[in-house]
Amino acid sequence: MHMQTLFKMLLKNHHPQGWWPIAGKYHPRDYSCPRNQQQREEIIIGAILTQNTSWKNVEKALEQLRKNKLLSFSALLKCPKSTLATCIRSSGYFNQKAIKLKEIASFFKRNPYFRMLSLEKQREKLLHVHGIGPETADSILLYAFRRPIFVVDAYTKRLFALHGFKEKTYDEIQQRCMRELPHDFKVYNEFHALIVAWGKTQRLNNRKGRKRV
DNA sequence: AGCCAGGCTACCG
DNA sequence: CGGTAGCATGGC
Repeated sequence: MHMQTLFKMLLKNHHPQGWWPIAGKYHPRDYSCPRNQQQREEIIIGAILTQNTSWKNVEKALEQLRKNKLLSFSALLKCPKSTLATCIRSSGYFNQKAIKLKEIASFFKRNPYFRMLSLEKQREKLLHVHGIGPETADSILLYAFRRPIFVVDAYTKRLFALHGFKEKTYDEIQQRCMRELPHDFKVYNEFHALIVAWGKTQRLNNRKGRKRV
């Protein structure tokens, strides 16, 4: 099956998702976010907090950060690690994530001209930051910087396997998606978000259908 | 009561 | 290279 077909099937079964959520709000068909540096930082912080964690738990952590005026890189850098860990408790792995948040904040402080770099260079530099792997790096590039790069996650791998595609690894799947879809950040934005929407319903269905004693 | 979430690092064979 | 323990909370 062609990737376009898969995309259209997802669009038929789900509404446009309006990623990345800002302050808990989705904005379907509006791809103009982030509108400012503060929103960009919120996206990046969320991208780290959501590593192997449900978005519900991340939202609570983001609210705590917002309430404590910690939802920005400059504030994160000044904040004691233990305070930070307490705020993001609900997102799990809070000690690790407290370190990661400080790492990424420090990275962007040391790289004020990040936006001027080529996409390849940006990705390479992000991957060298402790706590930033391929999915988080690509999420940051796609959703915080509107760069045309496709994000692969656990759901994407499941979807590919389900359709019998031969691509297995992160890079293989990413390359195929980018080869077969327009090189447009809006397309990659919606496609990834739709796959997550699909993945969530998939999980719900599995639960309902599960045999219980 | 488990299993799992919008992963990553470190370490193993 | 591929595989996996550890990290940790909260929803269902």
